[in-house]
Amino acid sequence: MANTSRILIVDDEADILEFVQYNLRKEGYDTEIADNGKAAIEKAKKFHPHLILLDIMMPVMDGIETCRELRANAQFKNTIIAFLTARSEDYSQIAGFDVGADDYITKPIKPRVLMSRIKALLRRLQQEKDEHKIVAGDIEIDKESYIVRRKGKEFDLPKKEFELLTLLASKPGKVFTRQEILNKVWGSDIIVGDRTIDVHIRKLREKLGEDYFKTMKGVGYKFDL
Amino acid sequence: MANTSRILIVDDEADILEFVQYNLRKEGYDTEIADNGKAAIEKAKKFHPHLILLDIMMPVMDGIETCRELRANAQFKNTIIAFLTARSEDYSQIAGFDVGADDYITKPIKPRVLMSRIKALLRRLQQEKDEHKIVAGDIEIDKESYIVRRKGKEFDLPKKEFELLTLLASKPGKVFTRQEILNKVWGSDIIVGDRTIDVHIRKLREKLGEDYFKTMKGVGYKFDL
DNA sequence: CCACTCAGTTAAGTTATTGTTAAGACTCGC
DNA sequence: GCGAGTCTTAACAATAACTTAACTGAGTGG
Repeated sequence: MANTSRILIVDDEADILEFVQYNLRKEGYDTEIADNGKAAIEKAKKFHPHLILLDIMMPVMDGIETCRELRANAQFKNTIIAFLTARSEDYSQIAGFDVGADDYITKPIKPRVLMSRIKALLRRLQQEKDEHKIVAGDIEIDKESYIVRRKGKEFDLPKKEFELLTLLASKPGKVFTRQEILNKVWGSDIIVGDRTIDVHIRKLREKLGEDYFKTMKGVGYKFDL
Repeated sequence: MANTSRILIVDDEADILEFVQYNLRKEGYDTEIADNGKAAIEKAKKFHPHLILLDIMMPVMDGIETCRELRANAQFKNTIIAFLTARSEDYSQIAGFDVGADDYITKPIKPRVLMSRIKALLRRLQQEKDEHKIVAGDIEIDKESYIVRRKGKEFDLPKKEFELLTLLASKPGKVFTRQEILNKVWGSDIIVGDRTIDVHIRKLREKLGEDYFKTMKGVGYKFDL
């Protein structure tokens, strides 16, 4: 079994790098390290990691900024980025998702938790790769044929609507901020007005039913079952 | 430590329901029961159990079918499902895993075995899922879905209330000064009147119960268990 | 026991955010 | 280049969330 997912660890504290690297290698992952944002981006270009663990608090170029740059590069479109954050700076998570992070792991890092989180993240990557079908409630999404079914009835949605639906339904219950939606559906470089998202949501609601798409005012939208 | 995992027990035999429920409650679990598959799914939708104990042999809708339906719904993607089976029905065990069950427990049920199996199952859930959640007393805050649960009942709070609650509950017992609250929830640059915080506290009290939010006169508020 | 401060309570006022609509721009296949 | 379908926008309406202000009451110290 090839368990050789590549993981890039980025932190400015040498002992954390060592600690995390030690634990990951023990589990058979292929790891590289970087101690600042600039170096991280360079390493990432050569190393093509599946997953990047990114400390938020770093001198020179912090994790948020680094993540933004990575996401601006199409090469890293499918790379998973997870932030490492101190528990107290809880609120950075919000900014984190807005710049395109997939998850965050809080310090102090416990090996067992680290491992199970990483496994879960990589597992999901795998699943999304080879599962072209999402089932959520009584909605069924087929990514290959761009067809959505609900109670036997078929809809074929235009691209944007389909992608928006797919994003929301990929994690039912999770609230996606507007920024996050823009990043993932439109791309972090495209700029569209605020009402654009609403209009697409409205169309989805029209076609699939009001109740699936819940507005979290001031936060974003979520797919609700 | 709050041990209030929610467990739904499904069996058509009243004496088994009673027996299992008695034992689980004794250990401090929050339990609900259902005596058939249909009812189980309905209960599960409201009760949001962490774990479902599902008898295989039931009239109307058997455990296998029930499990299949539950698994088809992404709402229960992370719910643990364990079958209850008579030792002899080997075949069902295999079929059981095919529909996405996590474990099976054979009858006759011995309390001690039941407990240790349940604990092991819940421990696994804990490790994977907990990062986005704050659990304080019987209140459970899910930062990913912006949902607050209390004894299985869901509340969805507006943004400010949610953030205020999240802040206070992140360190139960700690007193947060008004200034501190303003800084973290509103931002240090925003200026709002003094009564604003009280109003939000009041709403939280209204929704979640008076007792959780203790006023420290002249100092601030704290979240009390 | 009065004056004072601080918190609780309301309801009304204000602001911010989202919903809706229709029109125009744009794309793509024909 | 034409038409069907798609996407974005802008203006406006609707609504939910938030803040305020005025009043009340409880507690405290002089």
